[in-house]
Amino acid sequence: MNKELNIGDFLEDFSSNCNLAQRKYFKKNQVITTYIQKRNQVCILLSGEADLVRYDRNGGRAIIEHYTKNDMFGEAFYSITVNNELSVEAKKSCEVLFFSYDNIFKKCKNNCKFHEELTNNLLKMVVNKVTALNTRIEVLTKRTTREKLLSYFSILSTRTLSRTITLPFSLTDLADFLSVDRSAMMREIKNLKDEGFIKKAGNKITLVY
Amino acid sequence: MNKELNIGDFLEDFSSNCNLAQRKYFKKNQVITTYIQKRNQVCILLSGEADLVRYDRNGGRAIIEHYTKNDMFGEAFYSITVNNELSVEAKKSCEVLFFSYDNIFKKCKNNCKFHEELTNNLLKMVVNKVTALNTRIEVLTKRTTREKLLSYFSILSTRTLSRTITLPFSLTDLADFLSVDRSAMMREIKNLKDEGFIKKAGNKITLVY
DNA sequence: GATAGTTTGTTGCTTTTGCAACTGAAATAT
DNA sequence: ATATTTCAGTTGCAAAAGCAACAAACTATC
Repeated sequence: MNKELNIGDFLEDFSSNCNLAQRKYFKKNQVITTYIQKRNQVCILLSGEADLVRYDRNGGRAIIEHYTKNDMFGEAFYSITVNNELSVEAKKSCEVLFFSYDNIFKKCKNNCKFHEELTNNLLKMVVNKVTALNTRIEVLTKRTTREKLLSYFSILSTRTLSRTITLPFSLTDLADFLSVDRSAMMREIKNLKDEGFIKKAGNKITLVY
Repeated sequence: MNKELNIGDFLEDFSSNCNLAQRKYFKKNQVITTYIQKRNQVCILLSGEADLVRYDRNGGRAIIEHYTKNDMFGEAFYSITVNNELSVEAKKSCEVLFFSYDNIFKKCKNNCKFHEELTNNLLKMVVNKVTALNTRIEVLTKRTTREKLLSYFSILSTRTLSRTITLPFSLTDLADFLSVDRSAMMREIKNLKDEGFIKKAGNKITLVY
């Protein structure tokens, strides 16, 4: 969200010669990482799509974040609580760069361009992450399912400069992302349609007014 | 949350000779700042307590964040949406440092120690902010008022290493922070008491088990 | 120490949400 | 090509949450 165009461009140039980072590949549904305190891992998604997912003991699932190209994640940004397990799951084939937060400011052997650029861009990337999280909180603090839906749709709409948006999720996942019951959400989407607030065709939603 | 002890220590030494920052004082209930896109303001709370508050058009209020000493805030971390107004309100007497995100990497005339330290610590501070926001999301993604309460209490409890916690909020504000109806929350607190999960004395809560 | 304003605690009623279960459609795997 | 799994769409019913309103307790403030 609010990703500046030039941020992450340097990742394109990453030429595998950084000895403090490693690149790995994942297929759909594979677990990219599980959050374990103290490893201080930082990951960057070079390509593909992935979700940060929480499972609580009663089997409930919540999608905490949804990642696309150049997004950053990892336990370095989390203070883990005991009550649940967090993991990042590939939703499509993914290419992921791993390194430790502790290594970020070290010089790597080859003095590689990538590592240098990373250090330079890290603050911008983290600030972007903060705005993304704030947007997420914006949606979650809405009290009703209706408000959550509308606020989420309108954020996507302003971001893409279009009244018609394509959901980046299945509806099942959207419910977990908004932290509401799926059937209740479906009901509310139906109401919004019937009352003429939105139009829906597959995973495309059009905001009407 | 997860604030490392040494972070922000450098703020103590701030000797007003940084020509790119300014310090201001606020009394309880005064508005410290209102978020307006493009000013790119960054603020650090030197002392006191403040809340980031959102009012939506229907009069609803949500407390988005609660700030204490050395916390950082400002519109630089927000991509503002049209639908609501965000402002930071002093809950006690506050001392606040203002500067623009654009100035952070400039050298100031006096080459002041503070400014240099700020640049050095900024990443750490922003990463801390990310973990704080993640903790907040952790709570907000809980579906029921009961779960939100328990998860919030347990986070405070692990943070202070004590089963008895002191709420940093009035109960009215806590409801706005958890994004639930106050009376429903009171009812749920009562249930938790009656069922023996918690004990409550004023704004002190003890987790039982 | 009287008074105005805020916070806490409570309750009846209504609306919303969650849960469980099931169907048909679509996608994926074999 | 067919079987299997996932996803979308619905519904009835029960539980939870929101709303409104009020009294009591607590805090400034004059």
